[in-house]
Amino acid sequence: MRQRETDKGGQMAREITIVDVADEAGVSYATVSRVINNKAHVSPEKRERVLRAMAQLGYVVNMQARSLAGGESRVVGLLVDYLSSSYMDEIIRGIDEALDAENYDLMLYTTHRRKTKESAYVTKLTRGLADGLLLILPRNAAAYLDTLRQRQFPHVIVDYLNNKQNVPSVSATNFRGAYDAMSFLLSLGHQRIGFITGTMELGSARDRLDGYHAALKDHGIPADPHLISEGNFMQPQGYQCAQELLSLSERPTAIFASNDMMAFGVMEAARERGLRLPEDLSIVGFDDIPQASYVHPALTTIRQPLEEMGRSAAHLLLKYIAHPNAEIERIELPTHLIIRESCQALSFTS
Amino acid sequence: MRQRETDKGGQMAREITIVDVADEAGVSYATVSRVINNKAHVSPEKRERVLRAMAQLGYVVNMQARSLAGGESRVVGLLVDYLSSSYMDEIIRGIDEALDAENYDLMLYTTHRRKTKESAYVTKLTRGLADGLLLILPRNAAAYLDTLRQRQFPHVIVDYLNNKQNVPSVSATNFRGAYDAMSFLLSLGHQRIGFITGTMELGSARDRLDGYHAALKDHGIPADPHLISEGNFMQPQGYQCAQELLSLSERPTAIFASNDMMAFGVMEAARERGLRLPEDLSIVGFDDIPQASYVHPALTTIRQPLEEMGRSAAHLLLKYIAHPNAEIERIELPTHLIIRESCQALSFTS
DNA sequence: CTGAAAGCGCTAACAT
DNA sequence: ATGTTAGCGCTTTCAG
Repeated sequence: MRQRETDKGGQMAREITIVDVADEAGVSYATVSRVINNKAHVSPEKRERVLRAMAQLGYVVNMQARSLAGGESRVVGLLVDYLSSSYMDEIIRGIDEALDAENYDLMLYTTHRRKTKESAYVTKLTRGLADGLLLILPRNAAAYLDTLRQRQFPHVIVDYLNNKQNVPSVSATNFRGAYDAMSFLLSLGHQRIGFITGTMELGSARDRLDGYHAALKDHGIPADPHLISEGNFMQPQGYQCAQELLSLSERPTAIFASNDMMAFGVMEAARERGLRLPEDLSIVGFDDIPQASYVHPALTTIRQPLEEMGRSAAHLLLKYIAHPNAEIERIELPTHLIIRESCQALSFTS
Repeated sequence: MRQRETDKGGQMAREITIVDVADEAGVSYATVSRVINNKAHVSPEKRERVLRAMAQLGYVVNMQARSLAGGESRVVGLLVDYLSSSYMDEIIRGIDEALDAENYDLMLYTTHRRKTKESAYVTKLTRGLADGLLLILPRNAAAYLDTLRQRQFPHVIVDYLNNKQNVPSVSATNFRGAYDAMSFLLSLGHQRIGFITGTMELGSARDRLDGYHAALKDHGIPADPHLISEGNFMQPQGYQCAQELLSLSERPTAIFASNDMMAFGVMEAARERGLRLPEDLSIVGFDDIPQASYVHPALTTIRQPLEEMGRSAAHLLLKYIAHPNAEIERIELPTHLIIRESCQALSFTS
């Protein structure tokens, strides 16, 4: 089927190859390849002719062929569980930006449906046209991390710091962020502070919980297990957990949710109970997604430098692509407390 | 560089190819190819042997090679401007599901940064390993639609119905949905109904505006240009437009936002002005993203069958991949009015 | 039913 | 500096 006919006999337009460009420019096609890849050893004059021919013919490289032939593809894969809200958006924006600057393309793969074959999926991916792989918040990464390492395939994980594994990663200072949030609440006089965790299989969720505990301990406040409710980073769950927390006989005066989405759920629950915000309940989130400043009252939260994390991960990956044996780095970017309107000092009367 | 050495001399594990499988199974590699592609003319016994060898060696096809050699890649590309909120999520979920069922892989490309080179980008894509392309809400698609058509490359647009172009697409009944929303508001006694448009370059945004006008006209209510504010489908803009609308000397008693995110912005603006919802202002959105039911008051909105749209688009695309010359279809899926708590009949006193 | 062999478009030695 | 050539892994004729 040399001619690539479609099933009904329609003809696919023949692809313009470097051979065509070479003919047009009157040079060998190796020279065209050199020009395309910006290699040295091409006379300015011929380079010019090739460039012109390329433009004229509308030549576009065939990445499959390039990749097959052993060249770099200048694309990196991005593996995510599923696309969720602004959180991913911002990280991806950062990645995108950094990659674009270095002339790399991004391919995004969603895996959420293939829990079982993730490993095979990654294998397939790494044999594919990507030069490297970025993983955001992988759930059961353990399975394919081995594959990646074995194949010496450049990869960086974003927002996942499993302390047991030595994997290149970029994340935020989750422990510190949570600690800061708690310190703030504590400084406001709150003592009974409810905490809604994230998905506990994630390192970031665990670190935040640890930060919560540490702050409490440092302030000499005994931890009350009833004050901790297990969430999953999603708004409905935040709502549920808040209901639970707010039903406690000794109601918390503040709730610290492990991310903004759940904090929004807390707001709903509080409002539904007729609680005034922030008078009757102080709320702190985590992430600082754009919406945090839109809601009412504007959410006090711990900002994660999401975009920066993405950018940073991309740079790190590019480094590994260039130097596969570079030392494994685990970058932690600083979080910041963003004070808005959802918290208030504990008044004596309440 | 036959051996594919890394820059520091580390060796990349050699890929397992069909030749390895052939050796292991003791057959020619053409036979392995036949087995992989489920072609006829292979004895059950050899097929069995090949399958076993594949499993044993952990063979995974190299898509680049396959694609280069002219076979199908069983992957479809998905082109989006940027990843925004739950809206994309849901559509993608539907696409994902349909594709998975047919054993296709999805590759997602974000283009938002390359406004200018989109056309070249698409060309590149279509020369790549995708068998077909799905486009969600493309902004300036006109540029590459031609390329797609010229190359006879299977493609389907989701949520974009530019009436001037004959392009395969799937969308919702935007006009009808807007008309229904307005009818509902009108039936509640509202007369002065503010409207916040979407990004006007999109067909769906225009259709919703048309629906707004048509409903007004059918009810004999003269259109007031002051009541229409141009938004962009984003929450902050919804907030802005609402401020504008609510500052009108003759304030609207209801606002219909072209999507849910903007409706949330309206809620903020209203709350900030001390307006009670829905007593002082009725609000209707469009889309019915998950959050619509979380907010307070729960948002009355027009549901778009997002997931279904994605699924439908995927099926249509698969059809074009199988039959490139199949007739161009433009599917419109029905919208539905979802009544929640953000609207109230206009009382005589207000 | 099966194997041999010719490319797909490109990169990277290897010559010149 | 430039051309020649050998594959990359796979699909698909084309012969048996």
